[in-house]
Amino acid sequence: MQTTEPSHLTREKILDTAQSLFQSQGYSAVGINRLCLDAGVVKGSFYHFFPSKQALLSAVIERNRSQLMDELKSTSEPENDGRKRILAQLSAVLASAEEHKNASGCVLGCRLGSLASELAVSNETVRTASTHAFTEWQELLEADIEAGIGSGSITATVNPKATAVCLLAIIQGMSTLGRSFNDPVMLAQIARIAVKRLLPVPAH
Amino acid sequence: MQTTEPSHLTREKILDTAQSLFQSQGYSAVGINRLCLDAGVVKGSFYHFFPSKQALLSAVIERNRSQLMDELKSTSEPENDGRKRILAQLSAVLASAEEHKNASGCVLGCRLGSLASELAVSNETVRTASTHAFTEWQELLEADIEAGIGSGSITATVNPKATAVCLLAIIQGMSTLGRSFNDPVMLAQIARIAVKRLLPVPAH
DNA sequence: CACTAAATAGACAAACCGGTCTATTTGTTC
DNA sequence: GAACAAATAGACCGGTTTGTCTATTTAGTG
Repeated sequence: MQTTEPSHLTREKILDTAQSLFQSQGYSAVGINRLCLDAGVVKGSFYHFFPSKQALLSAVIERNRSQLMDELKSTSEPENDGRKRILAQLSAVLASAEEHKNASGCVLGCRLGSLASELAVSNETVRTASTHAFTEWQELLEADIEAGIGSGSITATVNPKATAVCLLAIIQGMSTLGRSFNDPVMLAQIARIAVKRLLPVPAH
Repeated sequence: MQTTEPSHLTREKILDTAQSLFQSQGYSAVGINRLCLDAGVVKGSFYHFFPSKQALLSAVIERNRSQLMDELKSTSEPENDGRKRILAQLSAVLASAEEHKNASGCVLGCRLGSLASELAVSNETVRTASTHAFTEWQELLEADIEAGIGSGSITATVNPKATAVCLLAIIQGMSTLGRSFNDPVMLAQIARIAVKRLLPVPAH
């Protein structure tokens, strides 16, 4: 009980590697052999921890979801206003894009969106998990919009739910365009317009 | 000269099938054998018309681009106002989502976006081609916004270029969320907010 | 130390991958 | 019909795919 089991370090390495490879190359393009090689793990170990590649995928998606929610909440938590919390979330998205660009030369886009776009149509399990994660995200945005309206930083004429969904769509669009154009500056431009138009400050 | 060469019908069948399979299952998940089987074509014929799977991919992307641009232009051409042209384009996007949902049970999303999201990071050829297509689309939107401003149907305070990119991001986000949520109604909601906020009518 | 379960190791298998190759059929032109 | 190119046909190839299997090592517990 006093230490984290060292055996599970292998499992974590597999998950880390899979998370990274799936996001940059996609699920179908990554083989188990390649994955094990990159993770420094042997095939016997992989199939000891995961019954199948599909099971690994589900674990990766759940990990993506929980990590992303933690990050979004932790970056927006310090802000006391709903509007500022959303700005902080968008800044985190942009910072992540720039970080990947600097580290690997490529904007990688959204962890959830990339896999969802590739697999949701042909894999109902992935589709359901992705939808669940997106819904959680949307509810976070919606709560922040409502709080922003309450505190007077967002015009009361905006519909919180519809606006949250629209914001989520913009973020996912930024992911797709980011992967293609590979240009963080373009993403910042999109985010700027989105905030300006979707979250107008009240006239006074 | 008097008839279209019947030989090229095979090539067209291959392209049609590939276009459909790539959009629903992704590029990596579709094998040549499966493709030939679905197209009713034998492997010798496939490699007679296409030197490789990658070459087929390039042809499919170019086809996606040109078909999409034709559709967007033809649906917006009858409208004489820039704002109405964009509304017509969004209606076409929504109609396409509903049509796929009714026909196959699945919202398939954007032809360009799905492949771009899957492959742009790991395939520079695809990335360049996708970027080219997206840029063309963005310029179309930008021209319509400028026309709308000129004719007074869109407030002059909007930045045509930035707004066009933002609109494109929303459409791509609709694609990703559409594939995941599989709900055309949600997409319509997003489009409604996007138009309302990004393309405001001038106060008078 | 003895016993047991977890983890590691990697050879192996059947199916499938993209792609090649040789034949044969089809269509066109003289 | 002869000659030639385009298209079709599918057997075949080496490599890779996901997943299995047995054996061995490691770690924990009495």
